[in-house]
Amino acid sequence: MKEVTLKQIAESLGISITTVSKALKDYPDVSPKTRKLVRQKAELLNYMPNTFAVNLRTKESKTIGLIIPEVVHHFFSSVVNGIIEEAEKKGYLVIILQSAESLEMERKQIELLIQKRVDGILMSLSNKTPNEKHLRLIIEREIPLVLFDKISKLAHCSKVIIDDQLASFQATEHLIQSGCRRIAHFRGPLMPQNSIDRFLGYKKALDANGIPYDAQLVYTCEDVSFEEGYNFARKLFLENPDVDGLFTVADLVAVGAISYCNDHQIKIPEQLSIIGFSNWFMSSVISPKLTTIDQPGYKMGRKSFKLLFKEIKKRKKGHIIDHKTVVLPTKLITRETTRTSGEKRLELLAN
Amino acid sequence: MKEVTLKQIAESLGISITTVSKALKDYPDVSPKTRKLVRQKAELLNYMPNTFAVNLRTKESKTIGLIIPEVVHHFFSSVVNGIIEEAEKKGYLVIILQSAESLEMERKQIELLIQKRVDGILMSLSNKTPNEKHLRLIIEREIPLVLFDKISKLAHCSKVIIDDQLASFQATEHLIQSGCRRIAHFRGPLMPQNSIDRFLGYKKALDANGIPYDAQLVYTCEDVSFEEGYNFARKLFLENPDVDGLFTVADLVAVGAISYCNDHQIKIPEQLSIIGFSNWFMSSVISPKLTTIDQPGYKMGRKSFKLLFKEIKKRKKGHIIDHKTVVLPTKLITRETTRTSGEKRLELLAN
DNA sequence: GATTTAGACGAAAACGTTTTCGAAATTAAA
DNA sequence: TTTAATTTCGAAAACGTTTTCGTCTAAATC
Repeated sequence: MKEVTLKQIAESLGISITTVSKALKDYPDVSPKTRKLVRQKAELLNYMPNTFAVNLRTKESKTIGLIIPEVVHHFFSSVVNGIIEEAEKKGYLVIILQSAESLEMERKQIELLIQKRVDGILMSLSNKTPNEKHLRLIIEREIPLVLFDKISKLAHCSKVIIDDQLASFQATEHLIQSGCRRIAHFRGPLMPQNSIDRFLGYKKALDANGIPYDAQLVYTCEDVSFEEGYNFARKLFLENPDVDGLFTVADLVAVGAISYCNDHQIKIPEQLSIIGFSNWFMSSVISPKLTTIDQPGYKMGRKSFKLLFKEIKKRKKGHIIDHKTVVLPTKLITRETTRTSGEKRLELLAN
Repeated sequence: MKEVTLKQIAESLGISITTVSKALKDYPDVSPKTRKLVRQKAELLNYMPNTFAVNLRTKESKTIGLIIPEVVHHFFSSVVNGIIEEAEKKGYLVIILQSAESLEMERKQIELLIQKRVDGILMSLSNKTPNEKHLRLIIEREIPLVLFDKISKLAHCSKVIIDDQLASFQATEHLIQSGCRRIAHFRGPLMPQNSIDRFLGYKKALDANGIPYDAQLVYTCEDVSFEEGYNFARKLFLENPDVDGLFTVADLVAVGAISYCNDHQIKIPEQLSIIGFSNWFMSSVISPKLTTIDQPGYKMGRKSFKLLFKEIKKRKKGHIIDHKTVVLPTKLITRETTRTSGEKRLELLAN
């Protein structure tokens, strides 16, 4: 019932541990005969190399760490899915840790991973992470690091992101092209770069289409929730009865707004067109189905790991690693909460 | 720039490695003076024990493995959340692997975790896992194992589950108590025990309340999707226009049915009362908000780890481990897709 | 026949820790 | 002062692997 080791194989074959190890790893200086013999015996005994010993000797764990704010979130779990799948292909396992949107936690998790000696780290920063100082712990140890989605632009490492500003520009422009003129925006908190960029994209789209920006039409969400969407929708109609379009920082907020409209006989998209952001699963099963921007979580996960893997390999070879920033394309998913430009054009012609 | 080891501390202090190790681990046979000295030096040099060496020496990794069918799923990601949180408290890290509902994958992941030498394994079986034979790999190695939610009753290990039958009984009875008499059931596939049990609970509730079981009112979902819910709802009204209640195997299916009703001016809950199962996040943001059974994913994750942790400790001490089965309570969440019994009673009185 | 060369193997060090056991140093008891 | 008990320390083995470097045999070359 004892563990099978190289020693056991060696003894049962009357050869040295060295030769057994070499035979199993296709070293050239072992004869085909003994190689086969060793292979057979290893198979027979169901030999499994002791990972702990291998780790110690090779100084690598074939494990990477992943820190995200929260797993229970459609976008993040999609990313996790992509990472796990890609990692497994390359023989890597992934340890997941949550920062719970706390800087203190984030730092703690980083330390945990470092002392576990993972081969690389993948991170999406918490909303409350004001700077990239704590990333130094990783970088100065030369541990490969890739940031995704919620990044810090100043951090000296590779990144995988979407172009929030461009995507929001397109979202807003979609609203404009379908005929909206008084377009509101439920923006995210002032802190993370994403919500700033989405706001900026919204503003630029208005500008590019000759629609004056009106600060009255912008509402700032604190925690990006269903309730906020619902309540801001109420406030919106109270304060701006002439509103005809709405772009929200996230699908969940849009869903809240839809719910308010459903409850108050406000017709979507005729009276109010709505577009969300992220393409949560929920967006496709709500009624009316939400038009939104698809944020490719799964792809982002896969790409992030691939990038990290390259850095791990380079580092192992002692090469210097040049940091890349990959921008993944987003996609406009038009569903039922916005009119197609065709519809609107007909409507305009009719008037 | 080299790694700080016990040796370094020992040499800089002019004492032996042994003493340094002992001082750091509070062995009684080291004097307070040297202990303090060692502590200070370790702090100063920012000493971090080499996990690889510790693993090899102690034969434990302080890591557990988790195999689930799929992370991108509200219930499972909740479980993951609970597991990670509880594990971290005890100093354990968790490696997540997905079986993608494939038996072959499941077996492969088990082998991966075994050879990674995790201290314990947490699993929710795939729907396509017909028996528990492959769990033998884990059990015969005496690796602590806890199954949760999707379990195999025959497996010789601890389990954390809910009482699917009881919960479904209560769900169906809620429909009955609110006045429904022709109650349909969109059941899950024939394979996993959960969907069988939920069907059984439905049947028993009818029986207990003197309502005849009608096989015509039961529809079997193949992949438990929104579309199936939508399409079966259509079929249901075509084939059984007198239906007044619906219990679905999962929230997603219920949401599909709701969507159909919304599209076809079928009033919920007046004309059709609906109750789902699981309490997905989505259920509370759809309109009308879905009445459902809360399946405590987060708690299940926490409890599962706690159980596993106990087994790991016992095993370490060489004690024999007695397997437990913990049944977690579910809760009826009444929202807008069912009437309260009060409402119905008034309605009945009015007639 | 002497010397090289190639082929096949193994000894041993190293990775960094934990822990046993014995030795030395100190104190207490006789 | 001697002996016994106690405290404090360290040598060394062990965990199982990888890899360097040397040795030895046999074949090839001169």
